[in-house]
Amino acid sequence: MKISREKWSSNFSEWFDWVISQAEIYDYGRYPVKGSGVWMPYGFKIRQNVTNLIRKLLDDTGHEEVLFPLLIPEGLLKKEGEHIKGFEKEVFWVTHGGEEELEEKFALRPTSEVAITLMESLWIKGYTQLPRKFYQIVSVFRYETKATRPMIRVRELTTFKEAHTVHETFEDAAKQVDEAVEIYSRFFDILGIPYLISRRPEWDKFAGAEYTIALDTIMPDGRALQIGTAHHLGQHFTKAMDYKVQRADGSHVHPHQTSYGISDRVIATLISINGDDHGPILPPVVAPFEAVIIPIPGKTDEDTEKINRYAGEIESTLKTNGIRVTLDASEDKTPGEKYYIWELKGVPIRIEVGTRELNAGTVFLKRRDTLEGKAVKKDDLIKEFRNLEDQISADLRKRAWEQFRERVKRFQNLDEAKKFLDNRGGIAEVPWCGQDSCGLKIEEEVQARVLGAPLKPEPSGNCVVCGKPSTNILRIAKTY
RNA sequence: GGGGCCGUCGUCUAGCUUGGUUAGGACGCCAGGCUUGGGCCCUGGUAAUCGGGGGUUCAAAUCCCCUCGGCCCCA
Repeated sequence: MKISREKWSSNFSEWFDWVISQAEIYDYGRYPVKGSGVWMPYGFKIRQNVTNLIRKLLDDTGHEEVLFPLLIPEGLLKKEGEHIKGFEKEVFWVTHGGEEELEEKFALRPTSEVAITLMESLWIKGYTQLPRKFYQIVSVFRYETKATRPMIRVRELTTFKEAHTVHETFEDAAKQVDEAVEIYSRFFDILGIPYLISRRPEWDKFAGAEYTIALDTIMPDGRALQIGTAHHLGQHFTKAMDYKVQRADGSHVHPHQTSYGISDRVIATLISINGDDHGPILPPVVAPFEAVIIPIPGKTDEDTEKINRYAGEIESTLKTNGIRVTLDASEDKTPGEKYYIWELKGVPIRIEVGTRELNAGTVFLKRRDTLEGKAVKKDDLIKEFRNLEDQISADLRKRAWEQFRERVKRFQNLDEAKKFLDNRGGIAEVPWCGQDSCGLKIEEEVQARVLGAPLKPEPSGNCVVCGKPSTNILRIAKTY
């Protein structure tokens, strides 16, 4: 039995809304604040497994977790001119305390560069203290005026994992941006989420950055989704706030900074990339339950009781070995009904135990992705389980990358690229001379967004706008 | 930024065009029974001041205005 991907691919938006609500992941649109969603217990566990993973990756590379205040005074936020210009229209302001109007209003942080820079200037005075890498996992707020969407475009980003670093030189900071991209690549590789790394065009870089590197993936409907960004901030913030450190030669300089972040969108992607018409398929590393055990009742109460006891043994064997597992022993649902429920929740492995398994001393393992099953001896359970998990993870990753590569296509002229994008084909790549004016022209002509260019230039043919020899390619996509 | 669609039990919805019903159904939930290798079936019960505010009217879920929220398309 192969599960179709009809709903998943042709009506993704509906599929996604259906999954997050029916699988009890995220309740959106019912809490009475526009653009806000509620993480429900099951969704929270996915989120927690994801944050634990990124925490480990950041901790292991010398990042230190901190927690800054949610409120940023107006004066501080406005210190860096370019930065605030980029955000101004999206800031939520706290203007009152009780009845009284505040003397200085507070912003709900849209991101934390200025706040962190201020404290860094107090903590870090000399080059011997550099580099320093901080991160925090917090809510940030953006007053989105466009249509909001669950998890993908929200006003409160509830799981913003933002890192901020300080360095002595431009080169050190540039290296840090490279490390950030590496960390994120590793993160998405572990999750089996495919991506492209692009240098964002000048006109679309982070407000107050030298340059921005971004990771984009493609959702089932063919739109590109930004899932991670890393910015070289240069001395923009340290100069604006006149923050200097002393170098070895005694001179005082404005240090260089970087910042990089990933949001709730990771989880949206995680749910979407490996979906089918029965729901999502969660990779075992972050699935709240790696397996669900479903007992199949026997002919008599006595048989059923034996089967339940057997199922309980299987459960404790798995738990003892550190496997996250749940036993669905509820008697009010038929096994078939349970299959549907747990498939909708994306549990990667289902374990069925009934009369057959009890008598043979086996358990029946069934993969969520292919619905292929096999009976394994109880004694071999752990070994077989681990193997199967590895196989599923590898297959999911492989399939995701295959479908991703099929959706990244190169074109030599704009008309074909436009046709591809209009049909929600994915990401188009076209030769480009390197000039901003030609890039902007492309956005206008194809009515899509320029994602940027590969870090390692891939010249091929002539610029699709001006016809001059290309210096690189430019990636274009319909975006969220 | 521009255009369109929508809001009725927990959920999905009928009713709105043409104002007057006890606001109907399905799913869920609760109680019980029967089943159980892919959402089974039966009985009974629960539940909506019709998103909010104002107006028109003898009478508003229904017509008008404002507002809040959701969805889609275009820039």
